[in-house]
Amino acid sequence: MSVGIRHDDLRRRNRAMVIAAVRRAGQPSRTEIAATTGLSHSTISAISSDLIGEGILTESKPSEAGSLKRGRPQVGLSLNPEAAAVMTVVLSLNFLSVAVIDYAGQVISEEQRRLDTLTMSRDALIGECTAIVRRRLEDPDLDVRSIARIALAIQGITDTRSRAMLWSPITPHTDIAFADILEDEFGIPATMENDCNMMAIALRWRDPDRYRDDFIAILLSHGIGMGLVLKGELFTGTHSSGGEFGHMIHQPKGALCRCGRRGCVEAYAGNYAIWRNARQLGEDAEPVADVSDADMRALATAARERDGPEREAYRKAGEALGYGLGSLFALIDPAPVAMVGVSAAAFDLIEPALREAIAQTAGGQHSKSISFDTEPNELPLIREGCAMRALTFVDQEIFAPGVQARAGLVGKNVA
Amino acid sequence: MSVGIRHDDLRRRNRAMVIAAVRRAGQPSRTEIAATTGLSHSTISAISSDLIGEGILTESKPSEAGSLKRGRPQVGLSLNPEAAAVMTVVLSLNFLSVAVIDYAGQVISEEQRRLDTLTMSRDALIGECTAIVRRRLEDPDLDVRSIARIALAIQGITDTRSRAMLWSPITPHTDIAFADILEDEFGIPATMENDCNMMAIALRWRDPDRYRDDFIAILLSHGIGMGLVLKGELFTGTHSSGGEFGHMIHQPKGALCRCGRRGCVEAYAGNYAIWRNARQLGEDAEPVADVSDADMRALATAARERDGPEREAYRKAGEALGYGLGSLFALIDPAPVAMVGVSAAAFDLIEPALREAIAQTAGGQHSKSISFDTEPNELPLIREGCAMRALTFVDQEIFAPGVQARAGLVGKNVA
DNA sequence: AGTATTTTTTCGAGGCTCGAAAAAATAGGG
DNA sequence: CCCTATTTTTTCGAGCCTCGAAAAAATACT
Repeated sequence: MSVGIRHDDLRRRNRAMVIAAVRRAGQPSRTEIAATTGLSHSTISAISSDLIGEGILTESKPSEAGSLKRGRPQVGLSLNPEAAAVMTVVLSLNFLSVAVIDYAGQVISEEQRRLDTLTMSRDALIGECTAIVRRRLEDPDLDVRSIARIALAIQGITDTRSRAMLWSPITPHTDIAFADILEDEFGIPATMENDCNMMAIALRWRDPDRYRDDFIAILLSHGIGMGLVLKGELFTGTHSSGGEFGHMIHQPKGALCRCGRRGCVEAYAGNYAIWRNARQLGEDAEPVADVSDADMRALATAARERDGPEREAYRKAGEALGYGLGSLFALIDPAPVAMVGVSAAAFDLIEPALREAIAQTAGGQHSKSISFDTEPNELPLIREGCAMRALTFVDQEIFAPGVQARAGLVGKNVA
Repeated sequence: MSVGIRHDDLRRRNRAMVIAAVRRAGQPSRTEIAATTGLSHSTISAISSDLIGEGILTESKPSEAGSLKRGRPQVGLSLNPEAAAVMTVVLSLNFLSVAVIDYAGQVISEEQRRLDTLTMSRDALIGECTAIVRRRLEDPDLDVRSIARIALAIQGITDTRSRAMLWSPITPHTDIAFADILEDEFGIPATMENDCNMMAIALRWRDPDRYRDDFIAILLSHGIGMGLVLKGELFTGTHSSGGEFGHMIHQPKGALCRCGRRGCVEAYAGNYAIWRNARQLGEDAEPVADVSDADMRALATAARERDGPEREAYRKAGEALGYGLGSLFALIDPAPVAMVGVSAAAFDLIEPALREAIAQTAGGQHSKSISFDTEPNELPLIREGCAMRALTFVDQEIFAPGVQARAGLVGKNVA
């Protein structure tokens, strides 16, 4: 249950804190770090001296701009790009992409590949993933030994321990323990992450002012996904990656959802649902497997041009999202929302109905003040999030290694 | 943002840990504490010696039962009842109750009082609360100086910082900063808690095996409330006490809710909703102010006797609760549920429809394994929860006082 | 009464952070 | 060009804290 703090944990945690401060701030001086962490100058000096000695941090030239001050100039500390490297693997519908990223966060090498994820066999899918990773590892420019961690993201449900994909819309196969597979194959620690959670992490790094302690990232794509950060931590379910916003019930016994159930938010707001409604196929029509981005854009254009079934389809999507958000907000209170994915580009068509619906709910009490941001392209976000996820793992578990993980401290997500 | 750990925090945290271990275990020996906290025997010995010296813990006679072991017998440590005392104030519909509790958790003194909360003026309501507290404080048997904290619970929405009631069904008045009012009046630190959160805390103390890290307490009363513990911590909204399960939307544009909106879960499952449906008044009928427990029991009896509108009313309640839980479970994964309140006594009437509905949802994937427990009487639970809340505050903030609360450490709820 | 066993305390060692003072590095002024 | 004021960084001793090992305490068994 609860566990005491041992003396040796102290240094470990404070080391992690210093590394985190440098990762966040970019090039902070020792003095700045002392200020943000609340530790004394002596401590910061000692820790950063260690970290520099170990090749984790480097001293960079004093920041040029502010050299009009008197006194000894500050020396910036920055992450040593060569301290380590991580790999990200993003598996989405018909698309596989991998990148190698240095310790400072720069992409060193990448590869992308189309494949037919829906029809591939289980082994073929796993094979493609290991093969693409192997090709990157065998890249002659790359020092393989420096790859400290692999983070793999997939659309769908993963388990809380970040080991396996439990279910995904991009493949009929279930329960693939990707993290274990990659670990066994390459001997590199790996984790399996949910795509929307990675989006949330990326948003936080991109715009920490807007996306700080509490916010929501919603993926408006073929399906509807969500990444949720609450009180500064990534929120996951207790068993699975959780946050299945798309499968909250909007309308009991309502429209047929891709998941086989009825009335889910997704069954009104997913691309296939918008498509189905725009084509007036009826709510019982079997969801189509995929709608191309081009088709969705055409739908949006049509909806903007005339008041017809297309516009009504987006209105319904907005209504479902609005009631869903309203129920969510009843539980967690309103927070900034980022709408990500193709249909985020059509948010102008969705927003009016969404706001009207949310105003009908308990969570929408201050519906005017709830702010939405849109980002049509989810892939770069997912990749960035994966990279930061893997890098912070290295920060914490390799460069600030502690006593062997002890009960009560394990499984805390840091967004 | 993130903050370093200072050397002096160490002792403070480990002290708190030892106190917590004693409060949980009852009469643990030093050896047991060392085992559960992971700290060394020397450390536990030193800390407990301090705590005994300060009068916080006492040594109790070795536990009798297990005296068949060889070796030096264990000396049990227990909380010194006289170390401090706390007061709980529970304000519910037409009822005010207060109790004084010693440091070991025993009730020393209590008082209860009926009043007409719905019609009272704001000042009268506040006045009743301060008066009843004052009467307890002036109790000649009581050493006033030892009251270290007051925890006040109310049905309704409170703010995250536990200072004020924002809205409550028991009174038309809003935004009453009860915690500040009591603090100013008596100079004793006070907090304002949500009733369902206190229920959750109490359940955890009562049955830590069933209610450990993740569980849900649902109040089935005139309104529907929820207390939620996730990953071992009380879950609250980001601004308010949150967890307004009763106001998740079950049916867009559906039945009229007491909150003025439409289609909330409560508008189908609250006592007034069951009453309204049983009387076949229609979904637009204005919610009645109160239904007596006796009337609700009569309703349940009628529903058990014949298949009529009463039974249908309970079925509708079950359906709304089921879909609501399904949506909730989509977000957080299934967890054990405790149904508390008058209508929990009619859970046999509610359960079939509830299970059927939940099986239609994403969160109900393993609906058979979701287990429900019932507890018809909410008041004792709320009182117990309040007491434990106040006592753990004393444990942590008075008997293990730290550096002045620093950013990042504040606002963590410990259930 | 003596031995084995278990719990608790004692004691010295090693680490960590802190505050104060010293050292280092620069800008400004005469 | 040198000296002083200023700011950052390092150094050093002090004070705590936890730990492991050994000692002390308290009981059951033989």
